[in-house]
Amino acid sequence: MRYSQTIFKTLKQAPKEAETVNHKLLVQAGFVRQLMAGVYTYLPLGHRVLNKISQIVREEMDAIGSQEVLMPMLHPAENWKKTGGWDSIDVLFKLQSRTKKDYALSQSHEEVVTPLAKEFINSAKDLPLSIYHIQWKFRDELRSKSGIMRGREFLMKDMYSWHLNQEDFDKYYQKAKEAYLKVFKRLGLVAKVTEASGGSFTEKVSYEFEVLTDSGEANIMYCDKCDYCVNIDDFKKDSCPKCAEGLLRKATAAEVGNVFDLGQKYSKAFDLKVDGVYPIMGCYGIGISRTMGVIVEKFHDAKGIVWPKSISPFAVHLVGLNGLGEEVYKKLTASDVEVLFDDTDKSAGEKFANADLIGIPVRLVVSEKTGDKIEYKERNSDKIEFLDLEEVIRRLN
RNA sequence: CGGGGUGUAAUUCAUCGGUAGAAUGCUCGGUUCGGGACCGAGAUGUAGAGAGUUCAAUUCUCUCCACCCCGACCA
Repeated sequence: MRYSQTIFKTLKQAPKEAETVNHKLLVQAGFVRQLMAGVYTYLPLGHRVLNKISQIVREEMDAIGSQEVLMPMLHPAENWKKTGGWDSIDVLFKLQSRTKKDYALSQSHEEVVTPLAKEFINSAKDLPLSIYHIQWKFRDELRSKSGIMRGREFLMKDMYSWHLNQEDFDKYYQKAKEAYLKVFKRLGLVAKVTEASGGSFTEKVSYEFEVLTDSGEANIMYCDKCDYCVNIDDFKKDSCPKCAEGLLRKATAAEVGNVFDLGQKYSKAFDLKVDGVYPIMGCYGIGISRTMGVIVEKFHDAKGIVWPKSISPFAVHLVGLNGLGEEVYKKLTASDVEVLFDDTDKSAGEKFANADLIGIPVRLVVSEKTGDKIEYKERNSDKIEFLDLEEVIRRLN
């Protein structure tokens, strides 16, 4: 992608209303623009990051046998009335058509996926079944905050599964938890599996995937000896119940994912039955857009963002000086390397500052000084090397 | 929804009871080109909205709106 032909621009100063790091940097570096409180446009760079995160999530969900679909954002009110959500969920956005029919925006998709699954689950042979999609969610939060970390509209992967009995459910639940840990690991994050209440969703314990960060909203306690972690808004405990010798430490964290045992609540609401038995259902969410915000919170320095390689919008940021770089850009592109090419006539200093701000993991420079070599520098290092094009391509593949 | 803060150009800000300013950005021309370089020229505004006071309001008063922060909320 050519810098000069793309609709993003970096700002010398972040907008003054931005206080949270992810808000500041994502706007300043040209990844997002705010439309209103809690609602953002993702510009080409930001959109690419969302797609990268989505793709990793997609691969891991596919790997545990879930099938990807795409369900609507606009829902008929009756589905929500059937489960009681229409009256009990205060964050549900409701709207009315010209003909005075009531609709809801997708706060979540249990109300849509359960009737869908009912059509495909006709016998015990059809179980277990797992379906997921990546779709926008709408929640009428009283107060949006922290940039893209708590929006009223946000991108989420939500998966749903149905099982003949509790044992089978528990097996898949465990598998899903492991898949989640793989996802977060690939995103460069350390997510703690955290015990929490299931809200009004379920009376059972649910698990949240929490990433330690001051900009998060969750208050957790984690054990310094084992992997035990609990949401202290939900529970009151003072010693580690898992390993006994560990001390519980307080921390703030951001919830990037969660898994729930929904029991038979939705199966019953929509009369989804197999041989007279209501299947056990689970739901599993990952906040794609929030995770993007959390990654910026975790990976930045005084100069800008430092994207993990796995979700960087581009593999390399090619800086052309003295009008050079065109040939290298074409060759890299032909070798399937994702390149952001700064082909503008801005000063060298401004180009470098932009490269640091945008945070692509590898910066390449082609100038009079580099001759027939290419300068190679990683965003999180000061080491500068001069390499042949072949060596550059080899490193990037 | 309670409390606090802020609304003037794309961004950051100044100004002031007498009808709009700077820096950055943008456009054009030129010099540059290794850390936001320089010279010259130019375009850019319903001063958040409405009402009131006044000869005159961006400025004072009131109401509303928007955004940010704290809290509540976040099945």
